Amino acid sequence: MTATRTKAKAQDTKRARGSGPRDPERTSASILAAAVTEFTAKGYAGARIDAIALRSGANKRMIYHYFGGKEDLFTAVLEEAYLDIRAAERKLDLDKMEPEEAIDALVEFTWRYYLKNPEFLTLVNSENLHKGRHLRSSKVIQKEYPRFLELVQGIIDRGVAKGVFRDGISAVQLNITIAAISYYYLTNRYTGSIIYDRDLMDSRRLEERLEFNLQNIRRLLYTCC
Amino acid sequence: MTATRTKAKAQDTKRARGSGPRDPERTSASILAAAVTEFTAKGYAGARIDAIALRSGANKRMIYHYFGGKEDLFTAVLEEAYLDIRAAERKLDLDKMEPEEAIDALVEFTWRYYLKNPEFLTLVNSENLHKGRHLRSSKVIQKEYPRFLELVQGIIDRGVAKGVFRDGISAVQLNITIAAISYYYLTNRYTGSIIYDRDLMDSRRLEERLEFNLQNIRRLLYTCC
Amino acid sequence: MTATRTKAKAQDTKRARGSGPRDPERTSASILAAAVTEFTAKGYAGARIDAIALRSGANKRMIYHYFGGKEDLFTAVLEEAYLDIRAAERKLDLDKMEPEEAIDALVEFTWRYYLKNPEFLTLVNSENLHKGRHLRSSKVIQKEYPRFLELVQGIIDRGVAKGVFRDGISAVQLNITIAAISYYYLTNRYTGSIIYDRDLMDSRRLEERLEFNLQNIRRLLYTCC
Amino acid sequence: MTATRTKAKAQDTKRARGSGPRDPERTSASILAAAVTEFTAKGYAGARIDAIALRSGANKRMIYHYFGGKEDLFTAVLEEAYLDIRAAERKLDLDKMEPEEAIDALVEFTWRYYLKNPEFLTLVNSENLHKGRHLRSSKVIQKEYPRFLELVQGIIDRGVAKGVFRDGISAVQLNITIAAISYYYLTNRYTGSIIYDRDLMDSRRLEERLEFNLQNIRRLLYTCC
DNA sequence: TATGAATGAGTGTTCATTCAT
DNA sequence: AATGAATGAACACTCATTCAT
Repeated sequence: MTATRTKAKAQDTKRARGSGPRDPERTSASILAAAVTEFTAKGYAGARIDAIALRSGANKRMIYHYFGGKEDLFTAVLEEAYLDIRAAERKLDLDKMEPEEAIDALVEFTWRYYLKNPEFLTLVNSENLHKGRHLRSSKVIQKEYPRFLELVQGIIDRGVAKGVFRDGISAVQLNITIAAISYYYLTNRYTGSIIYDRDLMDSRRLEERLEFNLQNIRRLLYTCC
Repeated sequence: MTATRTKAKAQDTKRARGSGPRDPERTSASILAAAVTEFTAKGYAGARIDAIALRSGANKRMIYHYFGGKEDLFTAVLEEAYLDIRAAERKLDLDKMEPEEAIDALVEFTWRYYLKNPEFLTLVNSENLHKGRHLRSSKVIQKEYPRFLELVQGIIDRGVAKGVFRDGISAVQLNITIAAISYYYLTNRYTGSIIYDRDLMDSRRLEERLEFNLQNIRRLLYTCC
Repeated sequence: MTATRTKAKAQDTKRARGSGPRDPERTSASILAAAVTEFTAKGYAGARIDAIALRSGANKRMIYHYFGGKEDLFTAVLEEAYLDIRAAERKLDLDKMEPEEAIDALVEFTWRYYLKNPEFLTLVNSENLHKGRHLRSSKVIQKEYPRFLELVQGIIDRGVAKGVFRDGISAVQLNITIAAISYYYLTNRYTGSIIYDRDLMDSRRLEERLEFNLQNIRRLLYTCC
Repeated sequence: MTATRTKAKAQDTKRARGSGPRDPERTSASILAAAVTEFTAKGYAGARIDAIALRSGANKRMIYHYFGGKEDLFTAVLEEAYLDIRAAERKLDLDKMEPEEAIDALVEFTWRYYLKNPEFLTLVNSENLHKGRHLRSSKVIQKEYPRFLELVQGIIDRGVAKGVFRDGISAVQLNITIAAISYYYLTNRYTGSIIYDRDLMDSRRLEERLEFNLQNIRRLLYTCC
């Protein structure tokens, strides 16, 4: 057998395997997706580069090629997570709603997004365990978030002007509170279910919690009750 | 030589040696303390048994002697953390206060305890990353917490009877909310400070947040505003 | 409470526990028995001092007190095993039997002893893995065994004189052969059962093997067939 | 540069480096060879992965890469040992010999193979200490050995047909006996030399034993004596 | 671009043995 | 005589990363 034939056959074999060699975008996207799953399931320290390589179907070396290393890969994952939730939020067009409606929509969105994307919560937890080291180095994030704060402040201002919201509520405090009452319930689902001796993830309880949160934020904001 | 003298001498020897060989209680306590620090700083997966041994001054082998292994050590740390916060809570004697006062005290206690004992937050986060595996195996915890829930329910009931609290607020929802609004702010201090572009741990902001939380819970509970 | 009373009470407690403190013979015997089991099950390297201490009920320190260390304990175990089989053999009174009868008895005894005391086989295997290091240091053994060889030689000589045994068979070769055909079958029971795809330890097969061995040795020794 | 030249150059590089990085086959072969030596010298429990890595010249990590772990490595070693002896046996072409000649050849082969490859004996001993755990999981072995049994049975049958062998001798019993009388002598060389107070490995004694074994098996099989 | 072999520092864990009482 | 705490060296195994092709 000649060398040429050998090589041709080798390439056929590769193509036949199917996991898309020579397709940079697909490779790096699949690595990122696998990384999200792994970092979410195990945390930063518990995550294994080998596991990510295996799950993504890509060669381990590719992770270093595209992302640099474990730390940079985590940064990329985190960045994506923070941008994804913002992108979803923006689709709500909160600035086009009435203030009462907008707040309800934000509370409900937060709850449902956390519920459907629990990896966001885990990644944020991991990042705080590492003292925000990765997020601090991300410039994209630091440009994106002030805009969000302005949006919420806008809603409050319109509500105050309309006479339905109390004055003096800070957008930061409000926002932290809206996140907190959903985040804590969901991120501590396991210890919570043990401590309170009930399945916090039961679908009826989940709806109840959303309702409770909506009322909580309304009572906090509204001028009359 | 009398038995009394023997014992006295033995104790002197122990004290003279400092961190004490042949003092099981002290050894295991120092391991536990070092474990709290390490698990808190690095999470479960990131924590190193070697580091715990080094910090505790004990021989690494002693960790296995007294606790069995990394997993069991984490369980012990977690158990202690959950019992400690309950012990501190009980000292408040909430059941002897007026309901309004008791709720305020609980909110303030929660905030200040989390602030002074941030390891509690980190440990809870870690445990939830591991799906509550360790807490589930702890019977002490599962006996302790129902009592706490009854206490809070008692406060609510007394407030409702007195006509100051609204009816229909569940102790579980209230409790989760009280924890959430403190927990989230503090556990996400790093990402929060980046996202909101301000130092969330500034002492004035901390006091502001406590005040905000108190008002939040009052508005949630009180019949009139 | 006085010191005297304290001490008295402590001793009561010990006695109540029952595993015989202050009874040197019982302690060392129970250690030896536990050691036989452990060394047999795991081999020398695989055996654990902790396991022996646990099984014997004695304190780990006692093993060092009575036997010196792991190596010396193994020597003691081995010595006992070699003396036990000799003691059992002596009870047969082979020198009082007719030569044909004596040989049959020796073959059957060897087979049944190995079958009932498989630890002997394992210990011998272990000792050979260690190149006879422990046995070489035992003087008791080296005094005991020449006598045994003389016994077998005596049987052969009587058989030759009687005209029933062939001349020129060495006691050593005969003895090794008698041991070999039982030993190999039993010590390799596991690999043998796999290789030959049948349960070598089935009771019928065991009896068959004994019969085969008896015939084998007879054909080897007897003048006529 | 042509493919042929590239390949040639690559091979040169490999050869130049000696024990060869980037040569999977050579690496795994050298690990296996080192493992045979270590497991033979120390038994399974006594063998050290570090020692195998050191001796093989490979990185310790490679052992896990190629074989999985200590247990799987032992299985590989054992499998190889069992296949090697069969391969050597097959070269004898026993089925082309006269039955008397074939049996003699098998006895002599067994003796000389055990003598030249003592690691086979030790490995089999180790495996039996572990109750055949590794061998049982090997399908190659379980397919290979029935064929060997048929071969021996064929020899017996031909001998019986020819009128030179007695009828009713089972291939399994014969085979076990042939192995036993060589195996026991050699595997227990150390304790044997002590017990019988002579060097069993002396070259004259070795030849004597082979002669004795040949006669033993002949007397067992032959119709006349 | 892509691959799989290779690495060295380290990871939790276990060991036989000794110390202090 | 007896105990249980203490030790340090070693154990099997794993890690993120780099090399050679």
